Amino acid sequence: MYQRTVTLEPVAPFSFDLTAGYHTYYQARYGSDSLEEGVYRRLLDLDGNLVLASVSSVGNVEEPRLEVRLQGQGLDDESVAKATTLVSWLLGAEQELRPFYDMVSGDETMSETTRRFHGLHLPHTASVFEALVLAILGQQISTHVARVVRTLLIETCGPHLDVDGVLYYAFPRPETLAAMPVEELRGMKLSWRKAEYIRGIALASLEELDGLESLRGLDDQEVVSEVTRLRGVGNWTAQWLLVRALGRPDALPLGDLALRRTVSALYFQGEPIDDAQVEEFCARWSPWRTYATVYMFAAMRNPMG
DNA sequence: ACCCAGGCATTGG
DNA sequence: CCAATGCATGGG
Repeated sequence: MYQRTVTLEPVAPFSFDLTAGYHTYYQARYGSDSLEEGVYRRLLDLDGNLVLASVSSVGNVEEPRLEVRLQGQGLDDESVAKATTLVSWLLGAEQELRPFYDMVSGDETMSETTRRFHGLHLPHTASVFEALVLAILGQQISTHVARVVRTLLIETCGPHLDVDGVLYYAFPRPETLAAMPVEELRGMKLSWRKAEYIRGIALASLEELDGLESLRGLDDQEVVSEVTRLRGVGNWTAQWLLVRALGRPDALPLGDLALRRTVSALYFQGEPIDDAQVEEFCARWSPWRTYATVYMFAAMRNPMG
């Protein structure tokens, strides 16, 4: 087992605790991600080479600096470079929050939220495949149930590495899920339909050389129309894919029950609203609707108390 | 025992 | 073309 340490300098403002915590839903551990005692850990799957990244903050929100410790078997310069790029992506380190903060400065409700969550960057998934599977898994079920299913999937099917006596898991590989009988996926508390959808996504991502990763070259509209051709992927899932896997700043997950309730609670005095009203209202935040959505969710998950 | 949860595809009018 | 329905399972 080799070890290397590199540093990252995210774009300020950057709150390490808020951003890393978003990955784990502010718990100690969630599937492949953990955040314990100020250290964010994630097992990276670099084309089959498993490397544990342990990230901690050695700066502050306005002068952010991250120390990244990498541990694994094959740590040559090339894999260190890949790992560094991936960790930066996972934490959304390159995002510029200022334009969004400036845009909402006249909106007292949103400004209060951007002050409370100052420096929250939007974390990303490691792959398109991961974002799609997680989104499908979470369709129409409570976040609590999704947590159970997600943990089961990752700890049953994900590649793992033992570091100092602790097992760390990476997200399952497409080939693993593609080769798995649907009954076995069913055993992980997925419905038959979701099990089939996930199998289909796994097969699709193995299809060509880059599979689903080639979506990165398309614009938002093209991504949505391409990806919704997959069974189990509607607009909601496609929009969250734009947010989570592709880092697009102007996605809006219409159809999201929590989004309707959140916009309603913050801007319509709790009066029930439909998707058309959400879309019309959220137009004010274009081209930063992704940020607006995530900050509103942050506010609702973590109400002032 | 109900009913709902950060959707989607299918079916029936 | 729109409305209704089933889906798995843990909480309230």
